[in-house]
Amino acid sequence: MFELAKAISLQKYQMIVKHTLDIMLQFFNPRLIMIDLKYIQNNFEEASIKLSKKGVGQDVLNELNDLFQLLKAANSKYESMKAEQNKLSKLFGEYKQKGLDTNELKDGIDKLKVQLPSLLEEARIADEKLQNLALVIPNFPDNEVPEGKDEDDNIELKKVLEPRVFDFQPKEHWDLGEKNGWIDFERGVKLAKSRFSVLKGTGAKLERALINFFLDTNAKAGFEEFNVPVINNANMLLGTGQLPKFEDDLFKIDGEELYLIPTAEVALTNLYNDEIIDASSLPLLLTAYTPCFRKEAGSAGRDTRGMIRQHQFDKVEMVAISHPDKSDEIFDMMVQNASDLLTALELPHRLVMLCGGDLGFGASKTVDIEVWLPGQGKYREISSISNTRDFQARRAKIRYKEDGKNLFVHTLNGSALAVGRTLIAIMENHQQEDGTIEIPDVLKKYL
RNA sequence: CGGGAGAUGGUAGAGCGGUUGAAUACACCGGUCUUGAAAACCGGCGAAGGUAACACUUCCGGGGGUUCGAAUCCCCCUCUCCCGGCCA
Repeated sequence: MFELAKAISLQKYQMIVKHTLDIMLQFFNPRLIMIDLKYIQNNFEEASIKLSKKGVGQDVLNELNDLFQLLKAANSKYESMKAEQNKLSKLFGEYKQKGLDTNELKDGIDKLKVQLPSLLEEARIADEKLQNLALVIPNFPDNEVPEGKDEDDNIELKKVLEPRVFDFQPKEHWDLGEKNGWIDFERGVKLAKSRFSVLKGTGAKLERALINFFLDTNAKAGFEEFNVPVINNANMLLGTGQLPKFEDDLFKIDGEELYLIPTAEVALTNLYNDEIIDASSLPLLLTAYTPCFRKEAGSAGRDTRGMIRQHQFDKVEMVAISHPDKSDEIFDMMVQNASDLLTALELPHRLVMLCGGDLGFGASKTVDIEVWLPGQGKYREISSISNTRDFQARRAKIRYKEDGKNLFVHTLNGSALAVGRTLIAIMENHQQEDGTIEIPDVLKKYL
Protein backbone atom coordinates (compact mmCIF):
# COMPACT_ATOMS: atom_id res chain seq x y z
CA MET A 1 0.00 0.00 0.00
CA PHE A 2 1.02 3.60 0.20
CA GLU A 3 4.15 4.63 2.02
CA LEU A 4 3.37 6.68 5.07
CA ALA A 5 5.25 9.92 5.26
CA LYS A 6 7.50 9.75 8.28
CA ALA A 7 8.10 12.50 10.78
CA ILE A 8 5.52 14.85 9.43
CA SER A 9 5.77 18.53 10.12
CA LEU A 10 3.15 21.20 9.81
CA GLN A 11 4.84 22.98 6.98
CA LYS A 12 5.23 19.83 5.00
CA TYR A 13 1.56 19.11 5.42
CA GLN A 14 0.54 22.46 4.07
CA MET A 15 2.82 22.20 1.08
CA ILE A 16 1.70 18.72 0.16
CA VAL A 17 -1.97 19.57 0.05
CA LYS A 18 -2.17 23.10 -1.18
CA HIS A 19 -1.82 22.44 -4.85
CA THR A 20 -4.04 19.39 -5.20
CA LEU A 21 -6.73 20.79 -3.01
CA ASP A 22 -6.83 24.05 -4.90
CA ILE A 23 -7.44 22.20 -8.12
CA MET A 24 -9.95 19.84 -6.63
CA LEU A 25 -12.01 22.50 -4.98
CA GLN A 26 -12.65 24.05 -8.36
CA PHE A 27 -14.56 20.97 -9.28
CA PHE A 28 -15.99 19.74 -6.04
CA ASN A 29 -17.61 21.59 -3.22
CA PRO A 30 -15.73 21.36 0.03
CA ARG A 31 -18.09 19.37 2.16
CA LEU A 32 -17.18 18.94 5.75
CA ILE A 33 -15.40 15.66 5.41
CA MET A 34 -12.76 14.83 7.90
CA ILE A 35 -11.59 13.01 10.93
CA ASP A 36 -13.55 13.15 14.13
CA LEU A 37 -12.69 16.61 15.40
CA LYS A 38 -14.99 16.37 18.37
CA TYR A 39 -13.25 13.24 19.50
CA ILE A 40 -9.88 14.95 19.26
CA GLN A 41 -11.20 17.93 21.13
CA ASN A 42 -12.69 15.91 23.97
CA ASN A 43 -9.95 13.29 24.21
CA PHE A 44 -6.91 15.29 23.31
CA GLU A 45 -4.37 13.22 25.26
CA GLU A 46 -5.62 9.93 23.96
CA ALA A 47 -5.82 11.18 20.40
CA SER A 48 -2.31 12.50 20.39
CA ILE A 49 -0.93 9.27 21.82
CA LYS A 50 -2.70 7.32 19.12
CA LEU A 51 -1.62 9.54 16.29
CA SER A 52 1.96 9.63 17.50
CA LYS A 53 2.03 5.92 16.67
CA LYS A 54 1.58 7.03 13.09
CA GLY A 55 4.20 9.72 13.34
CA VAL A 56 1.92 12.71 13.70
CA GLY A 57 3.39 15.33 16.02
CA GLN A 58 1.46 17.06 18.77
CA ASP A 59 2.00 20.43 17.10
CA VAL A 60 -0.24 19.24 14.29
CA LEU A 61 -3.02 18.35 16.70
CA ASN A 62 -2.68 21.65 18.52
CA GLU A 63 -2.96 23.50 15.26
CA LEU A 64 -5.97 21.42 14.34
CA ASN A 65 -7.70 22.17 17.59
CA ASP A 66 -7.01 25.88 17.34
CA LEU A 67 -8.42 25.99 13.84
CA PHE A 68 -11.50 24.12 14.99
CA GLN A 69 -12.14 26.64 17.76
CA LEU A 70 -11.54 29.47 15.36
CA LEU A 71 -14.04 28.07 12.91
CA LYS A 72 -16.70 27.61 15.56
CA ALA A 73 -16.27 31.17 16.82
CA ALA A 74 -16.29 32.64 13.32
CA ASN A 75 -19.33 30.61 12.38
CA SER A 76 -21.45 31.59 15.33
CA LYS A 77 -20.59 35.26 14.85
CA TYR A 78 -21.64 35.12 11.24
CA GLU A 79 -24.73 33.03 11.90
CA SER A 80 -26.22 35.27 14.56
CA MET A 81 -25.80 38.32 12.38
CA LYS A 82 -27.28 36.49 9.43
CA ALA A 83 -30.24 35.48 11.60
CA GLU A 84 -30.82 39.13 12.38
CA GLN A 85 -30.79 40.01 8.73
CA ASN A 86 -33.19 37.22 7.85
CA LYS A 87 -35.58 38.43 10.50
CA LEU A 88 -35.57 41.98 9.17
CA SER A 89 -36.03 40.82 5.60
CA LYS A 90 -39.06 38.86 6.63
CA LEU A 91 -40.50 41.91 8.35
CA PHE A 92 -39.77 43.93 5.24
CA GLY A 93 -42.04 41.67 3.26
CA GLU A 94 -44.84 42.00 5.80
CA TYR A 95 -44.51 45.79 5.95
CA LYS A 96 -44.65 46.00 2.18
CA GLN A 97 -47.81 43.94 2.12
CA LYS A 98 -49.50 46.14 4.71
CA GLY A 99 -48.31 49.27 2.94
CA LEU A 100 -46.16 50.45 5.86
CA ASP A 101 -43.02 52.52 5.56
CA THR A 102 -39.92 50.32 5.05
CA ASN A 103 -37.18 52.92 5.05
CA GLU A 104 -36.13 52.34 8.63
CA LEU A 105 -35.96 48.60 8.11
CA LYS A 106 -33.87 49.00 5.01
CA ASP A 107 -31.38 51.13 6.88
CA GLY A 108 -31.04 48.43 9.52
CA ILE A 109 -30.49 45.76 6.90
CA ASP A 110 -27.98 47.85 5.04
CA LYS A 111 -25.96 48.30 8.21
CA LEU A 112 -25.81 44.55 8.77
CA LYS A 113 -24.97 43.87 5.16
CA VAL A 114 -21.81 45.90 5.42
CA GLN A 115 -20.46 43.60 8.10
CA LEU A 116 -21.64 40.25 6.78
CA PRO A 117 -19.15 39.66 3.96
CA SER A 118 -16.09 40.00 6.15
CA LEU A 119 -17.54 37.67 8.77
CA LEU A 120 -18.39 35.11 6.14
CA GLU A 121 -14.93 35.38 4.67
CA GLU A 122 -13.42 34.87 8.09
CA ALA A 123 -15.43 31.69 8.57
CA ARG A 124 -14.63 30.48 5.09
CA ILE A 125 -10.92 30.91 5.58
CA ALA A 126 -11.02 29.12 8.91
CA ASP A 127 -12.95 26.27 7.33
CA GLU A 128 -10.57 25.96 4.43
CA LYS A 129 -7.51 25.92 6.67
CA LEU A 130 -9.09 23.35 8.92
CA GLN A 131 -9.95 21.06 6.05
CA ASN A 132 -6.55 21.38 4.42
CA LEU A 133 -5.04 20.09 7.59
CA ALA A 134 -7.72 17.59 8.58
CA LEU A 135 -7.65 15.85 5.22
CA VAL A 136 -4.04 14.78 5.67
CA ILE A 137 -4.34 13.52 9.23
CA PRO A 138 -4.18 9.73 9.12
CA ASN A 139 -6.65 7.44 10.83
CA PHE A 140 -6.25 6.57 14.50
CA PRO A 141 -4.64 3.18 14.98
CA ASP A 142 -6.38 0.61 17.17
CA ASN A 143 -5.02 0.04 20.65
CA GLU A 144 -3.85 -3.45 19.73
CA VAL A 145 -1.65 -2.05 16.96
CA PRO A 146 1.97 -2.42 18.09
CA GLU A 147 4.32 0.55 18.33
CA GLY A 148 6.95 0.62 15.65
CA LYS A 149 8.71 2.44 12.89
CA ASP A 150 8.62 0.20 9.86
CA GLU A 151 8.06 -3.34 8.71
CA ASP A 152 10.79 -4.67 11.01
CA ASP A 153 8.50 -3.94 13.93
CA ASN A 154 5.53 -5.83 12.54
CA ILE A 155 4.38 -8.83 14.51
CA GLU A 156 3.98 -12.29 13.04
CA LEU A 157 0.64 -13.77 14.10
CA LYS A 158 0.93 -17.23 12.61
CA LYS A 159 2.36 -19.35 9.86
CA VAL A 160 0.24 -21.51 7.60
CA LEU A 161 1.81 -24.46 5.77
CA GLU A 162 5.50 -25.28 5.98
CA PRO A 163 7.74 -24.11 3.15
CA ARG A 164 8.73 -27.04 0.99
CA VAL A 165 12.27 -28.36 1.24
CA PHE A 166 13.91 -28.38 -2.18
CA ASP A 167 16.52 -30.91 -3.17
CA PHE A 168 17.72 -28.49 -5.85
CA GLN A 169 18.30 -24.74 -5.99
CA PRO A 170 14.87 -23.15 -6.53
CA LYS A 171 14.77 -20.54 -9.28
CA GLU A 172 13.32 -17.06 -9.17
CA HIS A 173 10.07 -16.43 -11.00
CA TRP A 174 11.62 -14.35 -13.77
CA ASP A 175 13.80 -17.28 -14.79
CA LEU A 176 10.86 -19.66 -14.61
CA GLY A 177 8.61 -17.19 -16.42
CA GLU A 178 10.96 -16.87 -19.34
CA LYS A 179 11.91 -20.54 -19.45
CA ASN A 180 8.25 -21.60 -19.66
CA GLY A 181 7.32 -18.79 -22.00
CA TRP A 182 4.74 -17.43 -19.57
CA ILE A 183 6.11 -13.95 -19.04
CA ASP A 184 7.60 -11.57 -21.63
CA PHE A 185 9.29 -8.74 -19.80
CA GLU A 186 10.98 -7.05 -22.78
CA ARG A 187 7.85 -6.62 -24.84
CA GLY A 188 5.93 -5.28 -21.88
CA VAL A 189 8.54 -2.55 -21.59
CA LYS A 190 8.39 -1.94 -25.33
CA LEU A 191 4.64 -1.45 -25.28
CA ALA A 192 4.61 0.89 -22.30
CA LYS A 193 7.72 1.38 -20.20
CA SER A 194 9.60 -0.28 -17.41
CA ARG A 195 7.53 -2.07 -14.76
CA PHE A 196 5.13 -3.39 -17.38
CA SER A 197 5.12 -6.96 -18.62
CA VAL A 198 3.21 -9.32 -20.85
CA LEU A 199 1.75 -12.68 -19.94
CA LYS A 200 1.26 -15.27 -22.63
CA GLY A 201 0.10 -18.82 -23.18
CA THR A 202 -0.35 -20.78 -20.00
CA GLY A 203 0.86 -17.76 -18.01
CA ALA A 204 -2.01 -15.67 -19.35
CA LYS A 205 -4.47 -18.52 -18.85
CA LEU A 206 -3.35 -19.05 -15.29
CA GLU A 207 -3.86 -15.37 -14.55
CA ARG A 208 -7.43 -15.70 -15.77
CA ALA A 209 -7.94 -18.96 -13.91
CA LEU A 210 -6.79 -17.37 -10.67
CA ILE A 211 -9.18 -14.46 -11.12
CA ASN A 212 -12.08 -16.83 -11.60
CA PHE A 213 -11.05 -19.04 -8.71
CA PHE A 214 -10.78 -16.04 -6.39
CA LEU A 215 -14.12 -14.56 -7.44
CA ASP A 216 -15.90 -17.89 -7.09
CA THR A 217 -14.43 -18.51 -3.67
CA ASN A 218 -15.27 -15.01 -2.49
CA ALA A 219 -18.82 -15.50 -3.70
CA LYS A 220 -19.08 -18.61 -1.55
CA ALA A 221 -17.93 -16.53 1.41
CA GLY A 222 -20.85 -14.18 0.78
CA PHE A 223 -19.26 -11.46 -1.35
CA GLU A 224 -21.28 -10.16 -4.26
CA GLU A 225 -19.37 -9.76 -7.50
CA PHE A 226 -19.08 -6.37 -9.18
CA ASN A 227 -17.54 -5.05 -12.35
CA VAL A 228 -16.62 -1.40 -11.92
CA PRO A 229 -15.01 1.51 -13.77
CA VAL A 230 -11.24 1.50 -13.33
CA ILE A 231 -11.24 5.24 -13.86
CA ASN A 232 -12.73 7.15 -10.94
CA ASN A 233 -13.11 10.86 -10.32
CA ALA A 234 -11.16 12.89 -7.78
CA ASN A 235 -13.98 12.98 -5.28
CA MET A 236 -13.99 9.20 -4.99
CA LEU A 237 -10.22 9.11 -4.48
CA LEU A 238 -10.69 11.72 -1.78
CA GLY A 239 -13.33 9.54 -0.16
CA THR A 240 -11.10 6.51 0.27
CA GLY A 241 -8.09 8.61 1.26
CA GLN A 242 -5.75 8.44 -1.74
CA LEU A 243 -6.25 12.16 -2.30
CA PRO A 244 -5.11 14.75 -1.59
CA LYS A 245 -2.00 13.36 0.03
CA PHE A 246 -0.97 10.64 -2.36
CA GLU A 247 -1.60 12.11 -5.76
CA ASP A 248 1.98 11.33 -6.79
CA ASP A 249 1.20 7.63 -6.60
CA LEU A 250 -1.68 7.83 -9.05
CA PHE A 251 -1.97 7.87 -12.82
CA LYS A 252 -4.08 10.86 -13.75
CA ILE A 253 -6.03 11.28 -16.97
CA ASP A 254 -4.62 14.30 -18.76
CA GLY A 255 -6.83 17.36 -18.56
CA GLU A 256 -9.55 15.70 -16.50
CA GLU A 257 -10.18 15.22 -12.82
CA LEU A 258 -10.03 11.47 -13.34
CA TYR A 259 -7.60 8.86 -12.11
CA LEU A 260 -6.84 5.22 -12.82
CA ILE A 261 -7.70 3.38 -9.65
CA PRO A 262 -4.80 1.99 -7.61
CA THR A 263 -7.12 -0.67 -6.18
CA ALA A 264 -10.73 -1.77 -6.60
CA GLU A 265 -11.22 -0.66 -2.99
CA VAL A 266 -11.72 2.84 -4.36
CA ALA A 267 -14.56 1.93 -6.69
CA LEU A 268 -16.22 -0.65 -4.44
CA THR A 269 -16.23 1.46 -1.30
CA ASN A 270 -17.41 4.54 -3.16
CA LEU A 271 -20.34 2.68 -4.67
CA TYR A 272 -22.05 3.94 -1.54
CA ASN A 273 -20.48 7.41 -1.51
CA ASP A 274 -22.94 9.94 -0.09
CA GLU A 275 -25.56 7.29 0.58
CA ILE A 276 -27.52 6.37 3.65
CA ILE A 277 -27.97 2.64 3.97
CA ASP A 278 -30.72 1.03 5.99
CA ALA A 279 -29.18 -0.78 8.97
CA SER A 280 -31.03 -3.95 8.11
CA SER A 281 -29.12 -4.40 4.85
CA LEU A 282 -25.70 -4.36 6.53
CA PRO A 283 -23.16 -5.75 6.10
CA LEU A 284 -22.58 -5.27 2.40
CA LEU A 285 -19.90 -7.65 1.16
CA LEU A 286 -18.50 -6.75 -2.24
CA THR A 287 -15.84 -8.21 -4.46
CA ALA A 288 -14.42 -7.26 -7.84
CA TYR A 289 -11.60 -8.08 -10.14
CA THR A 290 -9.87 -5.05 -11.64
CA PRO A 291 -6.51 -4.10 -12.97
CA CYS A 292 -4.79 -1.68 -10.61
CA PHE A 293 -2.50 1.18 -11.54
CA ARG A 294 0.23 2.66 -9.39
CA LYS A 295 3.07 4.99 -10.17
CA GLU A 296 5.27 3.45 -7.48
CA ALA A 297 6.74 6.91 -7.08
CA GLY A 298 8.65 6.14 -3.91
CA SER A 299 9.90 2.74 -4.97
CA ALA A 300 12.73 3.56 -7.36
CA GLY A 301 15.15 0.67 -7.44
CA ARG A 302 12.94 -1.73 -5.47
CA ASP A 303 11.91 -4.99 -7.08
CA THR A 304 12.97 -3.74 -10.48
CA ARG A 305 13.50 -7.27 -11.67
CA GLY A 306 10.53 -9.49 -12.28
CA MET A 307 6.83 -9.03 -11.81
CA ILE A 308 6.55 -8.23 -8.11
CA ARG A 309 6.12 -4.49 -8.45
CA GLN A 310 4.39 -3.37 -11.64
CA HIS A 311 2.61 -0.18 -12.68
CA GLN A 312 -0.35 -2.30 -13.75
CA PHE A 313 -1.41 -5.46 -12.00
CA ASP A 314 -4.51 -7.56 -11.51
CA LYS A 315 -6.17 -7.89 -8.16
CA VAL A 316 -9.36 -9.32 -6.76
CA GLU A 317 -10.53 -7.18 -3.91
CA MET A 318 -12.97 -7.62 -1.04
CA VAL A 319 -14.76 -4.65 0.49
CA ALA A 320 -17.14 -4.69 3.42
CA ILE A 321 -19.52 -1.94 4.48
CA SER A 322 -20.31 -2.83 8.04
CA HIS A 323 -22.18 -1.86 11.15
CA PRO A 324 -19.59 -0.52 13.62
CA ASP A 325 -20.34 -3.33 16.06
CA LYS A 326 -19.62 -5.99 13.47
CA SER A 327 -16.46 -4.76 11.78
CA ASP A 328 -14.02 -6.69 13.95
CA GLU A 329 -15.85 -9.90 13.25
CA ILE A 330 -15.90 -9.20 9.53
CA PHE A 331 -12.24 -8.28 9.58
CA ASP A 332 -11.35 -11.71 10.95
CA MET A 333 -13.54 -13.37 8.37
CA MET A 334 -11.80 -11.49 5.56
CA VAL A 335 -8.35 -12.43 6.82
CA GLN A 336 -9.43 -16.04 7.05
CA ASN A 337 -10.90 -15.99 3.57
CA ALA A 338 -7.71 -14.62 2.01
CA SER A 339 -5.60 -17.10 3.93
CA ASP A 340 -7.84 -19.97 2.82
CA LEU A 341 -7.28 -19.03 -0.82
CA LEU A 342 -3.55 -19.48 -0.39
CA THR A 343 -4.01 -22.71 1.51
CA ALA A 344 -6.19 -24.05 -1.30
CA LEU A 345 -3.37 -23.24 -3.71
CA GLU A 346 -0.95 -25.04 -1.40
CA LEU A 347 1.08 -21.90 -0.83
CA PRO A 348 2.89 -21.42 2.51
CA HIS A 349 2.20 -18.05 4.04
CA ARG A 350 2.13 -16.11 7.27
CA LEU A 351 -0.09 -13.47 8.84
CA VAL A 352 1.50 -10.27 10.05
CA MET A 353 0.03 -7.50 12.19
CA LEU A 354 1.33 -4.17 10.98
CA CYS A 355 2.87 -1.79 13.48
CA GLY A 356 1.81 1.86 13.71
CA GLY A 357 4.58 3.16 11.48
CA ASP A 358 3.87 0.68 8.69
CA LEU A 359 0.10 1.17 8.79
CA GLY A 360 -1.51 2.80 5.77
CA PHE A 361 -2.98 6.29 5.88
CA GLY A 362 -6.62 5.27 6.28
CA ALA A 363 -6.19 2.07 8.26
CA SER A 364 -6.82 1.65 11.96
CA LYS A 365 -5.67 -1.96 11.82
CA THR A 366 -4.07 -4.03 9.09
CA VAL A 367 -3.10 -7.64 8.76
CA ASP A 368 -0.81 -8.44 5.86
CA ILE A 369 -0.63 -11.88 4.39
CA GLU A 370 2.82 -12.75 3.11
CA VAL A 371 3.43 -15.67 0.81
CA TRP A 372 6.63 -17.66 0.86
CA LEU A 373 8.82 -17.18 -2.21
CA PRO A 374 11.51 -19.89 -2.25
CA GLY A 375 13.41 -18.23 -5.11
CA GLN A 376 13.99 -15.17 -2.93
CA GLY A 377 13.88 -17.12 0.31
CA LYS A 378 11.50 -14.52 1.72
CA TYR A 379 7.91 -13.94 2.66
CA ARG A 380 6.38 -11.22 0.44
CA GLU A 381 3.09 -9.34 0.78
CA ILE A 382 0.28 -10.83 -1.28
CA SER A 383 -2.71 -9.45 0.59
CA SER A 384 -3.43 -6.63 2.96
CA ILE A 385 -6.64 -6.53 4.95
CA SER A 386 -7.58 -3.31 6.70
CA ASN A 387 -10.31 -2.00 8.91
CA THR A 388 -10.61 1.74 8.34
CA ARG A 389 -13.45 2.02 10.87
CA ASP A 390 -15.30 5.28 10.14
CA PHE A 391 -12.35 7.04 8.50
CA GLN A 392 -13.39 6.49 4.90
CA ALA A 393 -17.06 6.62 5.83
CA ARG A 394 -16.60 10.18 7.06
CA ARG A 395 -14.76 11.28 3.96
CA ALA A 396 -17.09 9.47 1.58
CA LYS A 397 -20.20 10.25 3.65
CA ILE A 398 -21.33 6.65 3.87
CA ARG A 399 -23.88 6.31 6.63
CA TYR A 400 -26.49 3.90 7.88
CA LYS A 401 -29.84 4.67 9.40
CA GLU A 402 -30.74 3.08 12.68
CA ASP A 403 -33.55 4.15 14.99
CA GLY A 404 -33.97 7.28 12.92
CA LYS A 405 -30.37 8.35 13.32
CA ASN A 406 -27.75 8.60 10.58
CA LEU A 407 -24.42 7.19 11.69
CA PHE A 408 -21.16 6.40 9.95
CA VAL A 409 -20.55 2.84 8.81
CA HIS A 410 -17.25 1.04 9.10
CA THR A 411 -15.49 0.13 5.88
CA LEU A 412 -13.00 -2.67 5.38
CA ASN A 413 -10.96 -3.79 2.44
CA GLY A 414 -8.60 -6.59 1.60
CA SER A 415 -7.01 -8.29 -1.34
CA ALA A 416 -8.18 -11.77 -2.17
CA LEU A 417 -5.74 -11.82 -3.75
CA ALA A 418 -3.10 -9.99 -5.73
CA VAL A 419 -3.20 -12.08 -8.89
CA GLY A 420 0.26 -11.49 -10.37
CA ARG A 421 1.99 -12.18 -7.10
CA THR A 422 -0.05 -15.35 -6.68
CA LEU A 423 1.12 -16.46 -10.09
CA ILE A 424 4.70 -15.80 -9.01
CA ALA A 425 4.17 -17.75 -5.81
CA ILE A 426 2.75 -20.70 -7.71
CA MET A 427 5.69 -20.71 -10.09
CA GLU A 428 8.30 -20.55 -7.36
CA ASN A 429 6.67 -22.92 -4.87
CA HIS A 430 5.48 -25.54 -7.33
CA GLN A 431 8.51 -25.56 -9.60
CA GLN A 432 10.17 -28.84 -10.51
CA GLU A 433 13.87 -29.47 -10.99
CA ASP A 434 13.48 -29.33 -14.78
CA GLY A 435 11.88 -25.87 -14.53
CA THR A 436 8.31 -27.01 -15.21
CA ILE A 437 5.56 -26.01 -12.85
CA GLU A 438 2.95 -28.18 -11.25
CA ILE A 439 -0.53 -26.63 -11.31
CA PRO A 440 -2.43 -26.82 -7.98
CA ASP A 441 -5.47 -29.11 -8.16
CA VAL A 442 -8.04 -26.41 -7.42
CA LEU A 443 -6.97 -24.51 -10.54
CA LYS A 444 -7.15 -27.41 -12.95
CA LYS A 445 -10.84 -27.08 -13.63
CA TYR A 446 -10.32 -23.42 -14.52
CA LEU A 447 -7.76 -24.15 -17.24
C1' C B 1 -18.34 15.92 -31.63
C1' G B 2 -23.24 18.73 -33.47
C1' G B 3 -29.00 19.93 -32.19
C1' G B 4 -32.94 19.86 -28.25
C1' A B 5 -34.71 19.03 -23.03
C1' G B 6 -33.72 18.75 -18.07
C1' A B 7 -31.21 18.54 -12.85
C1' U B 8 -36.09 19.66 -6.37
C1' G B 9 -36.46 15.10 -0.23
C1' G B 10 -35.81 7.18 -0.64
C1' U B 11 -38.62 7.29 -5.52
C1' A B 12 -42.06 9.90 -8.64
C1' G B 13 -43.33 14.88 -9.09
C1' A B 14 -45.54 20.29 -7.93
C1' G B 15 -43.54 25.00 -6.98
C1' C B 16 -41.29 29.78 -11.06
C1' G B 17 -39.51 36.41 -6.23
C1' G B 18 -41.62 36.64 0.31
C1' U B 19 -44.21 33.46 6.15
C1' U B 20 -42.02 27.07 1.16
C1' G B 21 -37.16 23.06 3.84
C1' A B 22 -40.50 22.73 0.08
C1' A B 23 -47.61 20.55 -2.25
C1' U B 24 -49.06 15.68 -3.67
C1' A B 25 -48.43 10.41 -4.44
C1' C B 26 -45.76 6.03 -3.50
C1' A B 27 -42.27 3.84 -0.30
C1' C B 28 -40.88 3.74 4.88
C1' C B 29 -41.73 3.89 10.46
C1' G B 30 -45.33 4.10 14.79
C1' G B 31 -50.55 3.44 16.43
C1' U B 32 -55.90 1.74 16.05
C1' C B 33 -58.54 -2.43 14.08
C1' U B 34 -57.42 -8.10 13.41
C1' U B 35 -56.22 -14.73 16.22
C1' G B 36 -52.24 -13.07 12.68
C1' A B 37 -51.59 -10.58 8.02
C1' A B 38 -53.79 -7.45 4.24
C1' A B 39 -57.15 -3.36 3.65
C1' A B 40 -58.93 1.04 6.06
C1' C B 41 -58.14 5.06 9.40
C1' C B 42 -54.81 8.28 12.61
C1' G B 43 -49.79 10.09 13.33
C1' G B 44 -44.60 10.57 11.89
C1' C B 45 -41.04 10.80 8.05
C1' G B 46 -34.70 14.95 3.92
C1' A B 47 -29.53 16.33 5.25
C1' A B 48 -25.25 19.04 7.63
C1' G B 49 -23.69 22.30 11.46
C1' G B 50 -25.15 24.26 16.26
C1' U B 51 -27.37 23.73 21.51
C1' A B 52 -27.95 20.69 27.86
C1' A B 53 -32.43 21.18 25.09
C1' C B 54 -34.48 25.01 22.25
C1' A B 55 -33.11 28.98 19.21
C1' C B 56 -30.39 29.68 15.06
C1' U B 57 -27.44 28.84 10.31
C1' U B 58 -26.77 26.19 5.71
C1' C B 59 -28.47 22.95 1.59
C1' C B 60 -33.73 22.42 -4.07
C1' G B 61 -26.65 19.62 -9.38
C1' G B 62 -21.88 23.14 -8.43
C1' G B 63 -19.99 28.27 -8.52
C1' G B 64 -20.95 33.50 -9.11
C1' G B 65 -24.54 37.73 -9.76
C1' U B 66 -29.33 40.79 -9.24
C1' U B 67 -32.67 41.84 -4.80
C1' C B 68 -34.50 44.13 1.60
C1' G B 69 -35.64 38.83 0.30
C1' A B 70 -34.13 33.44 -4.65
C1' A B 71 -35.66 26.54 -5.40
C1' U B 72 -37.92 30.58 -8.23
C1' C B 73 -34.58 35.97 -12.33
C1' C B 74 -29.34 36.45 -14.89
C1' C B 75 -24.23 34.39 -16.11
C1' C B 76 -20.57 30.32 -16.03
C1' C B 77 -19.52 25.09 -15.15
C1' U B 78 -20.76 19.97 -14.49
C1' C B 79 -23.88 15.99 -15.19
C1' U B 80 -28.24 13.38 -17.20
C1' C B 81 -31.84 12.31 -21.04
C1' C B 82 -33.62 12.45 -26.30
C1' C B 83 -32.17 13.21 -31.81
C1' G B 84 -27.92 13.01 -35.36
C1' G B 85 -22.68 11.60 -36.56
C1' C B 86 -18.42 8.38 -34.92
C1' C B 87 -17.32 3.79 -32.56
C1' A B 88 -16.30 -1.16 -29.25
